[in-house]
Amino acid sequence: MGLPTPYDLTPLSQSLIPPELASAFNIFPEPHRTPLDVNRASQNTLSNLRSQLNAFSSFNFKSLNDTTGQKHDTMVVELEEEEEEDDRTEAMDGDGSGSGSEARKLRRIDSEEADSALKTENSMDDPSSAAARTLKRPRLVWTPQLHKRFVDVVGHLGIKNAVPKTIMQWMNVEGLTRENVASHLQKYRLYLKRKQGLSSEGPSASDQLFASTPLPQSLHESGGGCGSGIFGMPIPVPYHYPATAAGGMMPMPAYGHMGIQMVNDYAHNNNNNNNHHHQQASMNSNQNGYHGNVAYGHMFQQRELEWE
DNA sequence: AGCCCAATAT
DNA sequence: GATATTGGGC
Repeated sequence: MGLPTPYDLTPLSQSLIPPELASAFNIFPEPHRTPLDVNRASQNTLSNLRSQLNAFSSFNFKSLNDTTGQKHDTMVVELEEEEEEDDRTEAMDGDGSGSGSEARKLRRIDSEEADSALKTENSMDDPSSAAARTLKRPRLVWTPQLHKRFVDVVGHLGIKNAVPKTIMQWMNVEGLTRENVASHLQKYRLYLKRKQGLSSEGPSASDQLFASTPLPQSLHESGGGCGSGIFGMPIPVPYHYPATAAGGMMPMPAYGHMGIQMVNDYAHNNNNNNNHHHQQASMNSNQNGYHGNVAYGHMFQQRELEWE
């Protein structure tokens, strides 16, 4: 009680120096924290607080924990054995329950709350940090906003520097992985190759995704110092991953309204679009949730997306 | 370690 | 169809 909610806190991914300054001195954005990292940090804080306060009372901190993020807590705890098969069989089991061998797993589900309440005392830092890396993330959806950011970064790093890791760092999007970028970059390169190779052709209807985003004029190769080409354009302000999208509308900071959109599970309430002129929202989703995979190709026709 | 690319999986 | 994963070469 009296502690700020997660929404009141300055995001850990928040840059502490102006982007332009960072750019001028060639300072890369900090490695981003995933929601799980944040969660771990808060768990640590709570543990410390508890050990200090325990001397005075037997206050129940569980409720505090629960406000942080239900789903994530669950997943952190659940991760101890990183077996994919388990999850599947769990899900498949459904009502069957005939196989007695699943008892162990059921126990784990039932005692989740108890676990999260108890686990915090002895260091649960290890499992959760492992979770942040091991846990299978939901599919990344390359929204026009994200793609724009991607293109901008690629365009302003030289050809030389436009590699997955660097791009990822400069995009500074919470939860974005090198693999995400690598995959997208691969497709993007194919698109570029196709486009410049067959310049006589009309716009090939296939890749509407990239077709609309303006190409970075000349991929000049800002040499090693990288001190040259980078001025004049806006540099990453961190995107925010909608960590608790499942919980409802989150109050969003002025520039924080463009997180990664995930296709399933717990991220679906961020229908944050400026694109009112598309029927996208009505086709594949109900009031506030996406169902399964959604075709986003047509969204890439949108232009004029800002950094903020 | 990380990049690249094609093939393939989900 | 969009994205993820894998595997081999570098």
